[in-house]
Amino acid sequence: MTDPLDTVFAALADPTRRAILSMLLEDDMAVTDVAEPFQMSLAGISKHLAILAGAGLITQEKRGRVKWCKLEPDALRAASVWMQGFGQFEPVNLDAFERFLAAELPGEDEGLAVQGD
Amino acid sequence: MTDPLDTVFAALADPTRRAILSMLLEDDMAVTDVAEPFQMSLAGISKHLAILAGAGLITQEKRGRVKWCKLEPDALRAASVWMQGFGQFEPVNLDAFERFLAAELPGEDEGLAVQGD
DNA sequence: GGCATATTCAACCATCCGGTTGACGATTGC
DNA sequence: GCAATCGTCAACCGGATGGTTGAATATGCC
Repeated sequence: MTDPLDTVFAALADPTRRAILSMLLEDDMAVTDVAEPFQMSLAGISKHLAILAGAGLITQEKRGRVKWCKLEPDALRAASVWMQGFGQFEPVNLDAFERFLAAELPGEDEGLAVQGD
Repeated sequence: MTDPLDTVFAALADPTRRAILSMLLEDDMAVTDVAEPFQMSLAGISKHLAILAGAGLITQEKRGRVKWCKLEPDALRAASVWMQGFGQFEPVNLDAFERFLAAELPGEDEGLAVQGD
């Protein structure tokens, strides 16, 4: 796994990690807060965050005993360019993206296990 | 692995599979021809193609004893929309894409093992 | 100092993944 | 009919992944 695209796409292939990225869209978060909505151990989330950081999709900065996670959307640029080359997609459709978020975001108001089923 | 994004991103995470997609950009190909530039067994390539087909990134149609593989760029649309939402990337830059292809495409003129290493 | 909080480390487990080889099922062509 | 070609299936292997638990390491607070 040398190519950056490998690690980026692999990181994006997991629904938990995509959900985390969606959460970080709204604001930077501490590890514990990231983990809160998931029914998964903190260590598990910590691993996911390490993978996201390894792919450059987030950065983590420790302030005091709290480690803050910050989205790094630039890391997606290369992957996005690669993908768009195949589809000649029309210009970004943010409405479609909103719909995606609605479908993908952990239902912050109920139990949640990343995906319904 | 239920979400289509899971399978699409997972399929894209492998350099062999991305190389195959790049090859199919140019034209539809038979399985044997897809396999030719790789130093990998036909069965191995066949598995990769099955994964790409499972993600909807290609379709396969059998004509006679030859199975033709066809790129299905539409399958990337959802993933592309998802990604672009994070970056608000500037409009598609096809030049950047060409550079990517140049870097990623199997060097059809030498041995090749997906990545030079 | 001593306890609580925040996060990771280490070991472990089950499962998936990428790859191989060898046998097999279709299809074509002589 | 028979042999060659195209492609997949099945079994197997080693290594990565996603998850767990329990101990360990920092840091903050009183």
